[in-house]
Amino acid sequence: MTNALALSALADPTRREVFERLARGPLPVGELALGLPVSRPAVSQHLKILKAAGLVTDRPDGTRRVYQIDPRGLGQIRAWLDQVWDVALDAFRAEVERQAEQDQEQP
Amino acid sequence: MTNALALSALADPTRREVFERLARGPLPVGELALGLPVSRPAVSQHLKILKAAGLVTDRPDGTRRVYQIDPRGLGQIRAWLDQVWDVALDAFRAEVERQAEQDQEQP
DNA sequence: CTAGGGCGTTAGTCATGACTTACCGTAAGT
DNA sequence: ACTTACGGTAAGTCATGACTAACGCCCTAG
Repeated sequence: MTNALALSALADPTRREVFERLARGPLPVGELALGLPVSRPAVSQHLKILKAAGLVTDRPDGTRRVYQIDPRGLGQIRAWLDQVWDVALDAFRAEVERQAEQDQEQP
Repeated sequence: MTNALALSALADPTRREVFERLARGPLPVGELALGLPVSRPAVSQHLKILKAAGLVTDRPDGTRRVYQIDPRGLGQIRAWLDQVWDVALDAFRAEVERQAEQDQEQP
């Protein structure tokens, strides 16, 4: 259900960049914005979306706010991927069996 | 590189629906459009995007065009997910070691 | 060879969302 | 208490993309 949030969150290139940077270690917003081609408020907005998708968590650190990766979001996506994959595999097997039965009826 | 295409392709709800339907078995465009809340041309456009992302393949069948799931696209996403996950794990381990060293210097 | 079903494409419309600038709250440091 | 760094929020702009209607092409059936 929430996989929709996670997938659309990671669809944006800037958010993927933010996410990959956080994978290399926790960072405050300011440092995160340095080196990115967008302004700091833009980064804040992206972080808000990533947080809502369960992809990052934040904790206050004095006047800063440190963000880091949240494993739950990745889990959502992986679960959805696996489910689609299983359905596809089952459908493929069913098709093969159906074909085999047909071939047996008319040799 | 192409994981960008696959991720942004699956960000759209209608395309996810199309993709999940195809997981249940190959379908021509017309049947795919039936039961979807959008017009047939819209489905065609979505299929074009899914195909460019390596998520589906198509083959001509008389006057129809049958679409089915392409495993490559899912592989792209999974590979990217795994990579980000590995980076995060390494960073976490490095942080733990750094902490341990600091603790040893000042008991 | 003609008729018609099945799809892809184009043009145009409308909504969504990514971005910046300006502003305000909050938590330290002097 | 004053100031300054840090970050979230609001308002407004602009581009992207999802959709429909209309058109044209190919393939098969008769």
